[in-house]
This record gives sequence, structure tokens and C-alpha cells, in this order.
Amino acid sequence: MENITTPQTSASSAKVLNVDLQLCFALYSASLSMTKTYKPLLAKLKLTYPQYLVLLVLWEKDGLTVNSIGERLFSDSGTLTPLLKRLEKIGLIQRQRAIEDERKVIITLTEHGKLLQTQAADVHTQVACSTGCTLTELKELNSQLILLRTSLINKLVTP
Amino acid sequence: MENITTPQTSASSAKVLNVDLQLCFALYSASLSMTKTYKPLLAKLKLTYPQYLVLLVLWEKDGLTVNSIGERLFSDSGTLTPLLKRLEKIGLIQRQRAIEDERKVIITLTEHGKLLQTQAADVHTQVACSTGCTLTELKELNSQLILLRTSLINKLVTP
DNA sequence: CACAATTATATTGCACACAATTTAATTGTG
DNA sequence: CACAATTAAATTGTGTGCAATATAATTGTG
Repeated sequence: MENITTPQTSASSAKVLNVDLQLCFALYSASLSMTKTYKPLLAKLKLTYPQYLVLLVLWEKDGLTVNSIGERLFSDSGTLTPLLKRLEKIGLIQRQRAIEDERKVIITLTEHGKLLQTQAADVHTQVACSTGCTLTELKELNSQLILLRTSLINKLVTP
Repeated sequence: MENITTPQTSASSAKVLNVDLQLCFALYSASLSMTKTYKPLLAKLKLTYPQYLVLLVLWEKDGLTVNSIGERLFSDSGTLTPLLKRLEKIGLIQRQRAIEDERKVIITLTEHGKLLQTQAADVHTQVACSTGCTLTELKELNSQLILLRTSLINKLVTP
């Protein structure tokens, strides 16, 4: 689309414009496409993708606080509180204040919530197939995105 | 985190679970981080990232219909109509029905909207720097994400 | 030309994402 | 111990993202 003649040192030149711009959009649109791919599969379990992420965290380690879940998923109480209330409403989790520190809310899976893990197992596989990527590709892309995310988050806190 | 012993043919094994799971989440969280990186930069221009994307499209080619913009950005009227109304409200674009086909709404940049392009030029560069990637890396990641997106979208229409 | 089908946008409703503020509990300090 | 500071969630408000539906204009067909 445009010819980049900048040397391969760092992405600081004005010529970078379109490349980085394209990357951001590629990231943004690929992420939305991924969510759309998950949607019909998760709909069978009556879940949204963010709700599914919370369950993944809880299936790995149950009884976490809202904050711990938020740290794992890079989101805060403004997002999590209403989401968790919905998960509670459909009977997948329980929310209860910690006895030793009543500021904390402990999230626990119900039996139904635990059982859902088995049904959800297929979901991953189907999405992985839809990516059309090999395992190696998935793993490489994964590492690159994690590096990118780390870089972006670090620049956020210390600009 | 877990040992994958599946051969490198396709991502269809049950062992894939956590890897693809990580990729989807890496994509999701990297995309959100990117938006957060843009946020303070775009706030100076009183823009959100999706609004900025619409302007990018219009700066490239003005006078498009809602649909054309939607095709470019992979989004529909449900998202675009309110977004475009906000851009109109802050005086960056104009919305007017096409005279030859009154179902269509033509989006045109105002003078203010055109002038904003200059001020927005810095934004790309700053975000590119925050990625901590070289140009080569940005370009490669970009291509991979486009491939991934294409694959996902194709699987969506023909499952 | 009437009228069903199609097309383009708008509307509605729900679920995030996130900044900013509030509330309530706990901790630290004099 | 009182009280300011801190911490953990919840709340509020704005802006998407998207499915489903509605509305209005245009096109295709008999």
C-alpha cells in the first residue's frame, strides 16, 4: 500500500504511520472476529466470551476475589461486578463477602458451574480449528501478542 | 504451562485447549491494551478509537456511505449510526441522504474534520513506539493477524 | 403498474470496557 | 483510641459491539 524505506531499528519514524496503524486495526478486528467465532459456540452454554474467561480462571483456581480475577483478566470491578452478578443469577457462581476482610468478595463456582467445564471443552478446539493455524503458529502468535501487550501496558504506567 | 505433544499438523486435538485459549485471550487483552494506549492520545482530540478509525477511512476517501465504511471496518449500522451521529454532533462530519437513492446516507468530512488529520498524525507514531516492536515485527504481526481474521471470518460464513 | 423482495439505515436491548465517583471496611499513625 | 489514608467493591455514565427488529426507499416480477 505504501513503501517503507525506514531501517529496521525501531518504530519511531514518521514513515511508520501506516504500518502501525494497520497493525492496531488488524489487532482490533481480529479480536472482534475471534469473539464472533466464540459467540455461537458459547451461546449453547448461555455464556458470553468475557463470562467464559472468568469461568476459565475459576476452573483453574476457585474461590478467588474480584480483584484476583481482575488481575488475571486485566479488568476492574466496573466490568467484573455486573458480569459476576449475571453469572450468579444464572447459577454458575456464588458471591460472598470474606469473613476475615469484609471488603473482599469471594467468588466460588457452584456445582453447575463446575460441571460446565466439561461441556466447554469442545469450544476451545472448535475455535482453534477456525483459526486455520497450526499449533506452532498459534503458539508463536500467542507469545508475540503477550510481548506486545506487556510492552503496551508498561508504556501505560510509565509514559 | 502444560506440555503439548500433539504433532504440528492442525489445531484440532483436544490437547490444544490451553494454547488456543491463551491465544484468544492474548488477542483479546492485547487489543484492549492497544485501545488503552490510544485513549489518552486520542482524548486530546476528543475522539474514541472507533471514531478515529472512521476518520481514518474518511481521510483516505471522503463521501462514503455508512455501508462502505462498515465494510472497511467490519462493523454494521447498529454500531456506526450512533457513532456517526456523535461525530456529526462534535462537528467533524456531515450526514446527508443521497439524492439518487434516499436509502443511502453519505458521510462527508467537515473542514474541521479534515483539519484534524494533521493533529492526528502524531498519534500513530506514539503508539508504534509503545509497542516496542521493530518495523519488521509490526509488519509480520500485521500479516499474521490479517490471515487469522480472514480465516475466522470465512469460518463464520461457511461453518 | 401493483406488490413482494431486497437494500440501506435506524432503533432497541443487552453486555461489556472503562473512567470517575462512592461506599464501606481495614490499616497506619500520632 | 481517634482519624486520616488506603483498599475492595459497587455505582454511574458514556461509548461501543452486535443481534434482532423496524422503517423506508428501490428493484424485480408478473
